[in-house]
Amino acid sequence: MPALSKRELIVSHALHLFYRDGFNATGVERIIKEAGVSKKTLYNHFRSKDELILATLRKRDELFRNNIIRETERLGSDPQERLLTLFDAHHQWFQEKEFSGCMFINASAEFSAQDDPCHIICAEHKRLMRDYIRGQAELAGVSHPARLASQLNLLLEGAIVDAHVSGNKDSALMAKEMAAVFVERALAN
Amino acid sequence: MPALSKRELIVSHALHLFYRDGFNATGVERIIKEAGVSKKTLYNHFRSKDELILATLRKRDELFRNNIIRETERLGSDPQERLLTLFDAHHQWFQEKEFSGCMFINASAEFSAQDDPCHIICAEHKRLMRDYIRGQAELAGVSHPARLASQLNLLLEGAIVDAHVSGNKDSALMAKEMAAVFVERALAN
DNA sequence: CTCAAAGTATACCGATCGGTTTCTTTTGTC
DNA sequence: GACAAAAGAAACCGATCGGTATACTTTGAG
Repeated sequence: MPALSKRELIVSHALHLFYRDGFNATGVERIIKEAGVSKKTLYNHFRSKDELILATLRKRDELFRNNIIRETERLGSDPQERLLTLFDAHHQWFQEKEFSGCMFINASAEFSAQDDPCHIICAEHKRLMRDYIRGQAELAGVSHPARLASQLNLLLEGAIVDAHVSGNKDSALMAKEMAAVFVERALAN
Repeated sequence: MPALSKRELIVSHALHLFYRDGFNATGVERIIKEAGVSKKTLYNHFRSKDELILATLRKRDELFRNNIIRETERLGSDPQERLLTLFDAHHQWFQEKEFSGCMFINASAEFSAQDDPCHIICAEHKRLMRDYIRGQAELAGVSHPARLASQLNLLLEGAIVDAHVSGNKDSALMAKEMAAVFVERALAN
């Protein structure tokens, strides 16, 4: 059994290329070339490019949430702190050289229809992120955890867009300051 | 002189198709078919598809800002009010049936490189939006208008993404409530 | 009316698209 | 060592891509 199965190999290269160049702009030929596998192998593991895209988005969701949550919890030791260190974790992400925005926002741009399978996965990812925040908010004992989660989530989305489109790499720090206001208010009530 | 020149005709149809289906997914053949012009006419007016995309983004910037500012100022009679009716104008936009997110966020997803001409136009559009907010903030006499403008802009970006990716059509209303907090604080100091 | 500019229609270009097929080689298992 | 599954290499498919060329028609200004 290889350290990385062919399937995982393909997905990992697809991840990189789709993220950097977009989905429609990246051909399967390019992916197999980078991954060093034959076209037949790709189509042995995936019925179509669409299916590969779906698998890639699912993998990205898994990797991204694991990473961002790990960093958030490394930087903050209790749930209340983590509501804010989540923004520090995003700040770190924005500083990465390969940063190209949120892959799910990007995918939603190319697969705009709400009922597109890709778009559905994107919405699901955003829901899971918000669920994590709400969980921490509940543990922190704030008054309306779901409401606070929606607010902080909106701030994160805004910071991501500002960092990517406008190149404002400090957007997460401003968003964090703004978030602190709402965390404070949610704890006060 | 026709009511709509061929050039404007092409751009208006390109606007619709690029917005709905994306840039790489929309071929020139499709555009000329919808616009009812020949391929030669398109290439008489634009050197390449890339140039058409740039012209389309510039037109979108002009139309969008005109519309959103007009609505904002129709709903709010003084600068302080307009800092919040800007969110109502966005709310109206989100309710439109053809709403597919922000065309500039979408374009930045497909043209991810910071120095891509398309990406530069997107950043410029965002700067102009923020400039408008800052202008209103200055007129309203807040303490740090540029800072408030960045904050409100971030809230708007977040609301747009939430509305498009997650289909939360009320995101602008929540963003407006959040914005009110910062407007109040900027007026108090 | 004239004449050039601008438009249409259509065929065409090489390249690439997503996807299939054929045949050979490698690989892991009993 | 035998054998089936998996992978590789490469040709091939029809369709579409962005863009050009040709030949004919419309149109608007002097």
